[in-house]
Amino acid sequence: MNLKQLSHMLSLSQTTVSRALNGYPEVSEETRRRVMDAAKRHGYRPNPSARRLATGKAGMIGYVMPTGASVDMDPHFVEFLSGLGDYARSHDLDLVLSPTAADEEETTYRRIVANKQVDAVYVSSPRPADRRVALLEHLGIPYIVHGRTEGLDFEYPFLDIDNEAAFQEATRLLIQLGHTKVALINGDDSQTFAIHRERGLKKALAASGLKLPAHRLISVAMTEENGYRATRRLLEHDEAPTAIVCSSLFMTLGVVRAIRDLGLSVPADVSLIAHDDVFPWLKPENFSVPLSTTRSSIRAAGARVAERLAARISGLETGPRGEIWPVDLVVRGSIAGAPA
Amino acid sequence: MNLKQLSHMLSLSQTTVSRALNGYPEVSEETRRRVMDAAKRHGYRPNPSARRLATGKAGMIGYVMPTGASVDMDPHFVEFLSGLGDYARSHDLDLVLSPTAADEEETTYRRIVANKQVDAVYVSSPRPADRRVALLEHLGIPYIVHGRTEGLDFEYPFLDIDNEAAFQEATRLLIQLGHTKVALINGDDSQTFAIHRERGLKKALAASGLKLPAHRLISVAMTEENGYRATRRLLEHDEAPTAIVCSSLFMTLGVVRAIRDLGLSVPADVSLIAHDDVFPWLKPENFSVPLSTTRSSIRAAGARVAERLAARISGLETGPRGEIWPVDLVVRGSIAGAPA
DNA sequence: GGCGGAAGCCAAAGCGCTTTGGATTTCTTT
DNA sequence: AAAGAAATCCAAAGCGCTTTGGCTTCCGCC
Repeated sequence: MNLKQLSHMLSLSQTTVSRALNGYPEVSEETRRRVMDAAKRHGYRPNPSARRLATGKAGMIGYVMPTGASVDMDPHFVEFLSGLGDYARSHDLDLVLSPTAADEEETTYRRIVANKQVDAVYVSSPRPADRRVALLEHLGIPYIVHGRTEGLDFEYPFLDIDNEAAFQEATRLLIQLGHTKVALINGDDSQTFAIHRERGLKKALAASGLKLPAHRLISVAMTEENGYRATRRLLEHDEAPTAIVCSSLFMTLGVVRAIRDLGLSVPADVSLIAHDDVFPWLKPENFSVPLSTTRSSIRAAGARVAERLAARISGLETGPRGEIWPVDLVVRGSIAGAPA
Repeated sequence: MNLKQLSHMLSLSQTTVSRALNGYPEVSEETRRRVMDAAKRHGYRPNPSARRLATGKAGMIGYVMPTGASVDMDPHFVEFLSGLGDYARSHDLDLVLSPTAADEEETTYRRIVANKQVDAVYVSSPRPADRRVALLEHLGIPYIVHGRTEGLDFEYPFLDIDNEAAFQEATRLLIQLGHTKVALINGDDSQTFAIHRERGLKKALAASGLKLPAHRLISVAMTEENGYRATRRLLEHDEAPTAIVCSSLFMTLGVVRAIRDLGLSVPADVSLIAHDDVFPWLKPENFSVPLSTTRSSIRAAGARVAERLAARISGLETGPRGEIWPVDLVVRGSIAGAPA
């Protein structure tokens, strides 16, 4: 069933039918009713390719997905996607993933914009002075950054959580508990979120006249294995920390394993706070010692990004609007006063 | 830069340029060379919407993604996607995710097919007599099922791993080690893979005259928490198993925690074999006791599905071709002879 | 030398939609 | 009752590509 058939069936022109369907005012309410009715009854759906060709609107939001042997997509992505999908579904938006070699991201962005394949895109895992953001700004397509970049000479729209405050808060709590040697096991520090977290932690330390020596800061990809290694390294050092803040629940699995392997225990020997993105399949309260966390649902962020993207597509949202979500600090059994 | 401009610039008709670019024979080699050259030099890329409108080919592969509060997408998906993306990238295929309410999947499939939004789709997490498969067969769009369904009255193309053999093998090994009380912590048994695994395990048991009593079989969503609960239930039973086979590494995290909580140990009290889909961020060798596993890379499966989908799109692969991958059985420290 | 057939190229017709620029009808207004 | 305004509706022109159905050339051959 296409427009032509439908309009013929209604003895109306394609113009009128199209207008009726798209809510243009030049058509009487009665006609509109009739048209919409018939459309629904016959399950008419405008052909997206044709519509896109005519309007340039795609009804899709895009994501340029780096792939390749060396690129590990992490489980965060799928949670984010769930949220995005939740919203997108209710607004008839599809999602296009454009797989790209890491060194061809720019080309891909240019392509999908030039071809009008998508109406908007989102950018994840931004780095400082992220070139993708500059490019998108330049290309003029609606976009939102999930996270933040830094050091760009213009404002941009983003959604981020307050990583700095979260880790500052967490660290402050540890300090109040008497910890002076706090370590940070962070994600890859080429990413802004990691930088922010480090900053927050350092601020809290500094506020109490404490420092974060290099050997107490580890920045690595967030895997269980890396968490394990990092922790061993930390705890086998002369100046071992009595508290660890960890950027990911996955890493924390490794952290806990290392602590146990070393014959130590949580929180008696080491206090632990981790960041929790809220996965249904791995919960901090279910760790052998329930984990204190800074918590923020990455899924909710996905939904919100979709919502804002939709708003931008339809022109409801414009300009460089930044949104920073506060992060919960959830206290559970994994923290205690510093050992004497 | 569009076809018109390019052809004008070459003083050729759009027809000829189009043909030259698409490898049709009615154009001299010299002209073709010239055209291709100019196209490359000016970075000409045919507009996909237009091409799609004209040909009906989309250059995309689709996935209907169930979403909603109650739907938990799991980390397997992202690994599979990575693999798919790896291949898709090298063949200029994009990926469309169509988010759908669980009860509207059929509508969505019909829509994307009717609109020719995608050239092919893949189906994941199939259940027995899966209606989606029947629908796709009926609609006549190229597709591949990742996994298997059962009880359909026609053949269909799929890629699956040999879950039955894998779990049979694993169980046989446990039996050889003297275990007679083997338990299975399985995924949701509405899905075929879970059924196959159960079948494999039962076969191995039966071959030795053993049975799988109901209290030793647990089928639940594959989360850490469920793994924990299941294990407690199993081990607190009078007839507690001495060996557990577990369908997922995530669950196994919970399994190990439960065993420890109960003051038992692996493998002295309980032997453990889990299925490993090969995640970069969680490796079986890094469990406190290295885990024996049945192993098959879900990422590789993703790549292969993409490859076959591409082959189907271009007509190189046809008919109901099934592909079943053998599964490695990797022995590590988590299994030992049954306790006396 | 003329004819048949390749080889090489082109004009134009879609694909299904939106949108511009009227045309027609109906309703007000004076 | 005539004229202007408003309300409806329509024909046709794109959007950028592929593809059908020719139309020229250019050879080779009898």
